[in-house]
Parts: sequence; C-alpha cells; structure tokens
Amino acid sequence: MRLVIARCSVDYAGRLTAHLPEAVRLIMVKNDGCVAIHADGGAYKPLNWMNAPNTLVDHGEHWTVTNPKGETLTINLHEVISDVAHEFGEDPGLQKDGVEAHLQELLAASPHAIEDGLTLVRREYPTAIGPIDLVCRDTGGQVVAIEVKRRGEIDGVEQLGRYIERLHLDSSLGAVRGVFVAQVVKPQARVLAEARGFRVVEVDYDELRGMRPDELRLF
Amino acid sequence: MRLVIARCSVDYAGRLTAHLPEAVRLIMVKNDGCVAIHADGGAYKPLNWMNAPNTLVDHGEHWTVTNPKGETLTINLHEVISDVAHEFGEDPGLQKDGVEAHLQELLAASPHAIEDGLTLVRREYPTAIGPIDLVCRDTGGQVVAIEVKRRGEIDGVEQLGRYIERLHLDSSLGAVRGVFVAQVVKPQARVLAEARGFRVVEVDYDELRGMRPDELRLF
DNA sequence: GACTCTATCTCGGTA
DNA sequence: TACCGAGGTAGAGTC
Repeated sequence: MRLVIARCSVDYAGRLTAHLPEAVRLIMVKNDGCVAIHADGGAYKPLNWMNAPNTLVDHGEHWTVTNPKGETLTINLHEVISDVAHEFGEDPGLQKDGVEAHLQELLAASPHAIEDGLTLVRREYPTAIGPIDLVCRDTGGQVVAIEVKRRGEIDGVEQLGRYIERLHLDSSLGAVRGVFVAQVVKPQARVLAEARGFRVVEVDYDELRGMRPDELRLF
Repeated sequence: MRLVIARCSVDYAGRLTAHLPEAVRLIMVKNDGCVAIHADGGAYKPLNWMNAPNTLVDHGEHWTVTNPKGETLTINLHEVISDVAHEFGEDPGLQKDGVEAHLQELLAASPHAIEDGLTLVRREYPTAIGPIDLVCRDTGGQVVAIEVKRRGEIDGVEQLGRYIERLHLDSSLGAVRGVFVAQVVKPQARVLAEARGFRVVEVDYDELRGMRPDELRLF
C-alpha cells in the first residue's frame, strides 16, 4: 500500500463528473491498484476513488487513473508532503455475524416466533421472480408467505406483494396470505403492508437467538 | 490525520458483530475522531470502521472506540510498524454534476424532450406518500405524472404506480397517466411499466443539456 | 457475464 | 431528531 499526503486537486469523469478543489489530502493506492482520496474528516468513505481493475499512469505532476469502463480520475499534485509504501501480506478477511441471513435461519428454526402454530414448508421457496424467504402453513392449513428484513421498508412490502401475486397463479396452493417480518418496521412500510392486507411482525434478534428451535419446544 | 500501520486484530460489536483475525493493516484516525481499518486491497471500503462522534481510548496494547449508540470497536495492536500524523486543514468539499437532481431540472425546463406538447404543472408535486418528480399536462389537457430516474429499474416503476394510485383519489385531476423516464431502462422495468400502462422514455443527458428550455424554442 | 438483493449501507434533505 | 430517497451505491451470491 502506498500512502501519499499531498496538496492536490482531483477530477473524476465517469458516471457523473466531480471536482475537488486544491487542498491537502491522503491518496491511498492499494496493491490491487484501487485508488482513494481521503479528506481528514467527514466519514470513512473517500471523497473520490477508482476501483480495480484500472490503470494508473504517474506523470509526476499529475496522475491519471482510467478503467475499462472509460471512467477517468485525474489527480493534480501541487505539493507532495509525504510518500511512503508498506507491504501488508494477505488478509484473512472479515467474519460477520448477525446479518439478515442469520435472522432468516433463526426464524426458519422457530416460525412460532412469528405466529403461534406456524410450521415451515420451505426456506427460499423458488418462484419465477426470485425466492420467497419463508413459506409456512398456519394452524388452519393456509399457506403463508413471509418476507424477512432486518429493517422493514417500503421496498420489502412491494417484494412480498409481488411474491403473493405470483403464488396466486399457482392454484394448487389455495389462498395465500402474507406476513412482513423485520427487526424494525418503518411507518410508511407498515401502512402499505396493512393496506395490502399483510400482517406486520417485529422480532427481537437476541430473543430469537436465545430461543430453542420448535422441535425442542415440544418436550 | 493519524496513520498507523500495525499487525492487529479487531472486534466490532454493534449493529452486528464482526471479527478480524491478526494481520497487517492500516488504521486511519481522522481528526473528527472517526476510525477506519483498511486492508491492502479488495476495495476502497474499510474492513471495519467507526464513524464520528465516538470516543477513542488508547490503552497502549489495545484501543477501544465507543459511540453514543453503544457500538464498540476494539483494536488489539500486536506490532506497530509505523505511526505518523499530519495536519490537513479544511477541505473545500466535492462538487458533483450529473446526478438525478440535474436530470430532473433539465427535464422540468424541457418537458417536450419527454413528449411533444407537454407543459409543466409542477416539479416535486406533493402527495401523502412523497413528492412526484414532475406533473405535466399533455396537448389534450390530460394530467401526466412523470417519474425520473438515472437508471430505470423495477422499484421506480412501483413508485410511479403508487403515485398514480394516489392521484386517482383526487377526482379534480381527472384521468392521470404515467410516464417513466430514465437514461437507461432495464428490460424488467420496461415490461412492468408497459404492463401497468405507463409510457417509457429514455433520454440522453448530454443532448438534454444542449437543449434550450421550452420557452426559448418558441422563437 | 448478467441479474438479484443486502448493507454496521452512507449521505443528504426535510419535516 | 427521525424519516425518506439517491448512490459513481459496493459487494456477495446466484443463475
């Protein structure tokens, strides 16, 4: 990784055009070739960047970075304050826990957390327009389509609507109802879901995690 | 800005939990207090981070960063390879050109680019479920609701659908039709829009930019 | 390779 | 402050 601290101005032309007036910034060049320009504050996100794969040409006073899509980043170096490079070696990568996939797993193992008496038919139930997170049956034997989100927003409700529309085409399933499940449901999403006739359920991740799977609960 | 290159391991606990095994990485501390851990490759995005406002406590062998939301980032320093700091001063910030807002402005100034004879009623026409990008009237006096996107995808079509549904509740407007405008429209979005009875229009940003506003075209 | 959807989304605007 | 929508979304997974 090469770290250059310099008074510089930067221009990007690609999906949009953007300009950075002259100021002191950090230019980070990683060993896969990606380039990022950081200011000293604001956020972790760089002001400007160019992802790999790209081509960096060092003209001394200015650098040009171009990628195969025809985007260009031009860095004008007015004064180089520091320029160092370090070898890092391989990175083992980040291990995550607690994302939507886990929430779906936990709910698949404990559908009663959504609604008493619910039994799982299938996770990732396939349809022509994508998989439905959970398909269950309720105590009355009715099919229930369930959309799981970490944060319940309007898009997720539309998604559930499309799936149910799709399931209605399959007459063998009978009437299908929808349930929208999330850790937090935004007001707009709740209104739309209820207008569409879907039940809305908020679940607690830590509580779910502490819960035994439904099989074990029978004893 | 402080730049530390160190062999380190990192744990984050907050919206999710995440762990980084020991490896050499860049730790970037900006002067607003935000912290980012970068590997030498992969992406411009850091592996782990903590945005301002937060509190960094340096215990020597390990740092703890906590924020008011109760999230914590723990950095264990196994070997410090480099540790430098620089003063940057104020950053004038990024100037952008060519985003959706500009496209909307240009179309508001030249609605005929969407359809001959179209006249603007209002930009950002307010409804209870959010503002409609453009509301116009056509040569026949019919109200036309227009959704503008840089890239036309299925979400945008659903959005237009909701707005039109909403406008139909307002009987004073009479029948309302929808037009979906974007620089590029994805096939799926086109199919859905046409199934919903919306016209689909692709516009060219550079062409629009070169176009005079409708008023000037009269002469 | 194209498409889909998640994200510690980030970031900006607004009520 | 919370909510809402755009993003050079990026990035991962799937087909």
